[in-house]
Amino acid sequence: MAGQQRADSIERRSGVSLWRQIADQVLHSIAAGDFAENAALPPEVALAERYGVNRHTVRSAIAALVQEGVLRAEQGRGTFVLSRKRLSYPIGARTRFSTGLQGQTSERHIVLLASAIEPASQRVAEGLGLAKGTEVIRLETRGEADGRPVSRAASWYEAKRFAGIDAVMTETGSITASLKRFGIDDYLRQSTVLSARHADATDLAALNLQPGAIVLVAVAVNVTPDGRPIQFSETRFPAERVELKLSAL
Amino acid sequence: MAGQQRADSIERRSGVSLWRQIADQVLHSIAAGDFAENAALPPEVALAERYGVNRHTVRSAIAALVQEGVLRAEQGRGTFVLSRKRLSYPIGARTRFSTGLQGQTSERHIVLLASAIEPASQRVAEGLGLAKGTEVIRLETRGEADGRPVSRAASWYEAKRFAGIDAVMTETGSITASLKRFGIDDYLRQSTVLSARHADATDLAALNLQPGAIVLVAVAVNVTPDGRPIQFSETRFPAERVELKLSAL
DNA sequence: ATGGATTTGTGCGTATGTATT
DNA sequence: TAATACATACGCACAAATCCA
Repeated sequence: MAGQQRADSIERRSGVSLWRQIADQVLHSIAAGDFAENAALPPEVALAERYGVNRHTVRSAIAALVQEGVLRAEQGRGTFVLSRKRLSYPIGARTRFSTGLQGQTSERHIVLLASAIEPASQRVAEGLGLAKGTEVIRLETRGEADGRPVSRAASWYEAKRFAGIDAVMTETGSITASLKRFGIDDYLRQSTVLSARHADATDLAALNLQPGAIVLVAVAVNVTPDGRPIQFSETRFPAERVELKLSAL
Repeated sequence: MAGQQRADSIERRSGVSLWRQIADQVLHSIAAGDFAENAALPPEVALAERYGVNRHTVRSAIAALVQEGVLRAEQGRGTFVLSRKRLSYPIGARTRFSTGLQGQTSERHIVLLASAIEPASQRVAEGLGLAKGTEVIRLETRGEADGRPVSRAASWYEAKRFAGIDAVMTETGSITASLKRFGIDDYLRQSTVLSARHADATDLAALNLQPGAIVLVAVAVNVTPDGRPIQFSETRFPAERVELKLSAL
């Protein structure tokens, strides 16, 4: 953004330590493109002065980011940015995990983390057009690209119609391929609601995130071309690694 | 979500004090609908046990949320939730601020916060199909619904073609109406990229948020029906107050 | 090769904030 | 409310690595 002056501000007694706030500011600056990749950060004394804190405090922030794999510090030379670009994840009527990321990553796949049969909750039942309490299968999956987790999804299917989809999913490693086994050759995104929130403890573990990380949440209903709901899903994307690109719905 | 066990976990030495973490967890629980509106929170001793901390620590968390206007504590009765539901903001080919929120709010309008003429930055120039450095007008606006800020947008227009749009905007209070004055009867969303991040200092001020709040960021290019770019925009939505509902693009 | 400037790394004493008992 | 332990933040000083004139 042109003509934007520095608006960093550090707040004391906020419940968040100064070093953590500074670390977050630095992450934000990197994301905003203030530092080119592999470029040097301003020296510790400069950062300390900019944020109005002691150099030790800045050092704590840098140490945390080094630990998180964002920065690399070299004695006598400086501190350097290691971070990578965000993946651009397409969201459209026919988005499929593997096809959408072509060209951005060399390797991508989905792992099945868990599955269970359970009675449909209110919102799952509504999404799938079933009565509340109808048995549904829940699949918990994680999408990875170049070895990094980029999505975590819970998806629900009517248990009667898709019995054994968990085993098929393990075998094929693809939702699209699994649905084909059940006679679903094509499906469309009927509705999608997006929100964002802090990652909860399960997100942190499944997506390998640091406390305080943000997840984008997409709740979607997928239907067959003739409009029958087949899947209700809630997908969480780590906001620091993924952006969502809307295409024709 | 059915059958979901409690997964809250508190981390020590993370740079975020325990009371702040617990406050965030409570916010999260409220957002997830664990407590009905105006319902009582579990008593302090129960919360202390759930999170594995001392009751003093829980009290600090509650005090902070009372301070932030999220909870109300009454001696001898309990602690109660004050927060409201999130607005569902439609994102589609023809989304307009005022029309999309009908039925959810009784009052809504846009305020022009600032405007400026400036040379187009790289990304603005790309979005509008102009040469970098071409003069553009930037409008900074805030959307409000029922007196609460629900969006903050920066939008750019070619200065030559839309000279004086800032004054028109002040007069009409509507982007759509302002563009009509310049002969634009219809426009479409050509591309949209969504991401999420922590609110920066300017977001906190403009949207009246607490430090650590999350904003959903939508970067969009709007075009005339024949495909000419007329507007490049970056809109920030406070994630705690707004969700985005995708409709046909 | 030398010296000075710059930058990160380390040590220590003190004060304050946080959390438990 | 008080005592205790630990984390956070500061100030000062100096060491070690790097860079450049």
